[in-house]
Amino acid sequence: MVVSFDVETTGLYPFSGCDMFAWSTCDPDGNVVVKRLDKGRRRRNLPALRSLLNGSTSVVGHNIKFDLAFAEKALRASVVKNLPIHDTMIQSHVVESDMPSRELKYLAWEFGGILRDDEKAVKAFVKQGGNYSHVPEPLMREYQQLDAERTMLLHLFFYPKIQENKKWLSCYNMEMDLIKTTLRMEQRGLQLNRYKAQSMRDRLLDQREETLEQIQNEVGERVNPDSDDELRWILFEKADLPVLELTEKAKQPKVDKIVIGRLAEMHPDNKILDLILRYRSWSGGASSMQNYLNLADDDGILHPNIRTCGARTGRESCSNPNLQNVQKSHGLLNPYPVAERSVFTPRPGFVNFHIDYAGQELRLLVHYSREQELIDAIHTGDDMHSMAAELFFGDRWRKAGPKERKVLRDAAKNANFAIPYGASGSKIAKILGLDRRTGEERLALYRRRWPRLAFLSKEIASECRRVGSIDTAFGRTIRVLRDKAYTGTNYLIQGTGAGMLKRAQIRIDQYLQDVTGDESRLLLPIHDEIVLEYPRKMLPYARDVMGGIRDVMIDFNEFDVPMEVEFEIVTTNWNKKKEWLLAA
DNA sequence: AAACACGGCGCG
DNA sequence: AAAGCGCGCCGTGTTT
Repeated sequence: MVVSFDVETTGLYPFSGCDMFAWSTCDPDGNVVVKRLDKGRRRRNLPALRSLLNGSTSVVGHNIKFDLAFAEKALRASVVKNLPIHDTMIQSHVVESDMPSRELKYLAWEFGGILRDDEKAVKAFVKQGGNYSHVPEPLMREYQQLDAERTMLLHLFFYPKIQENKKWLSCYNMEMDLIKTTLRMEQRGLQLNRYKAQSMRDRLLDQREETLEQIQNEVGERVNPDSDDELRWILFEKADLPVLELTEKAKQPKVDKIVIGRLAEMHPDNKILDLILRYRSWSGGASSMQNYLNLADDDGILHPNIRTCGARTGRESCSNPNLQNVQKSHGLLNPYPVAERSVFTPRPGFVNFHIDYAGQELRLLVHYSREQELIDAIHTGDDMHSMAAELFFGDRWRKAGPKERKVLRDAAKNANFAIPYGASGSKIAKILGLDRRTGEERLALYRRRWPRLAFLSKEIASECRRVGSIDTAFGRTIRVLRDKAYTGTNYLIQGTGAGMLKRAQIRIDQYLQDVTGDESRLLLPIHDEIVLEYPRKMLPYARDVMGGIRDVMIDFNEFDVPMEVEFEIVTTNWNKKKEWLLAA
């Protein structure tokens, strides 16, 4: 037994004041039921909602994490644990990774031929001020009925295709489990240190203002450094600096930090260049802090929206706020980094563990290359970047001291990532700091030593041209545009890495519920890393618990290379992560 | 006023 | 011939 389930709400954010006021269901025969919770109908209909979600019937939603978040809020209870769920939005991702939109109306039109114009009357009401709960009931009822029908229609269209395909089905089942785990993460949320965020914002605003004044002194008039047009005028007209690169679409002179850095090297006397970089850093940092403060709830908790199929590769994405791109304190190319991570802290009474897959991308590249020497190297723990550095630099590497070795190894590491993705000889030359001819020679050397890895991208690209798609190790099919077949390698690695972390999250969530009774919880996925909170009072048992987590994280039979994880612990803030050894 | 495109920049 | 890829958010500038 299965019904579609569509919740109507007063807004998009269940964790900041919005609530559901109605829902609709539709069974496979097209029977629709619409119920409301407003105007005195809550007492009567809440039990109906509870029994709908009691687990005896599968519910299918379009982005069902949204509906479940509101339903659990209305019921003040967790109901997902034993509820069989389906999600037509996820189904659409599994069946077709490349779609211009995932909107319910669009998909129902594209795959079911249902017209899209029914929302106009409703939107007109919302536009007059207010939200969907103010729309006249008969009109809303019609609208709800159509959305419930659309969802059921898509389910009846997509799900059989998924059931027919073993790979898709296992991928899809994992996604359904992940939705529940992800909902729990969003509900729990992450602690923001609001006091610190505020003072950081204020300091950055001051520094930004100060820098703006310095820029205006240099230029001699009022300018807006946020305007690239004005920047171009200052740099390329007024100061007559050379144009080094053009922008992608508009073919205007680029003014990004790379170009500005290069210009600054050429003209050490020019003060404006450096001031621009400073202005941008302070400005961006202040904006981030303001954004975090705006989004935190009454307790200073951030509840980001985690999209389990945010990227076409199957990676997750995060918004409101995006906690997957919080700036580190040590910028690699930015000379003025802002230590944004210092405003994130464990909840009182907790520490955070950050657990990441060690060298995930490279291990997957080696696995897919089937390059035996490198598979063996990973098994024995030999450092592949050092091996490559020796190959690239020869005697220079062997005679180098520890300091130069780090520089050479870093360069070799970059090349190790660039070559399997199809980088050219000149690109390799640039990465290694060699002239073009020598770069090409060393690339040839690399190709002779590890041909399967070096030609992996060619092999995968030709498959992509033939098939039009690539399948990850977890059964996700990713469409690859034929004229961009070279992207296939990256899609395969990124998509497979995403699958690894998805499986890990599901298993860790289950494990933590079992062994800590929900006292330790997952908080956030970051592509090859997960963040969790762990009660301080349970720290004496942390070795056991983390050992168990490691076990479930690295247990794969999909790969020829072993996987490993690394732990870091946070007791104060995310800027003070410390290595944490399992075997200590 | 709202929606969109673009460039710039942070992360993996 | 040459090319790593994937996201979200900010501010500007244009379009509707």
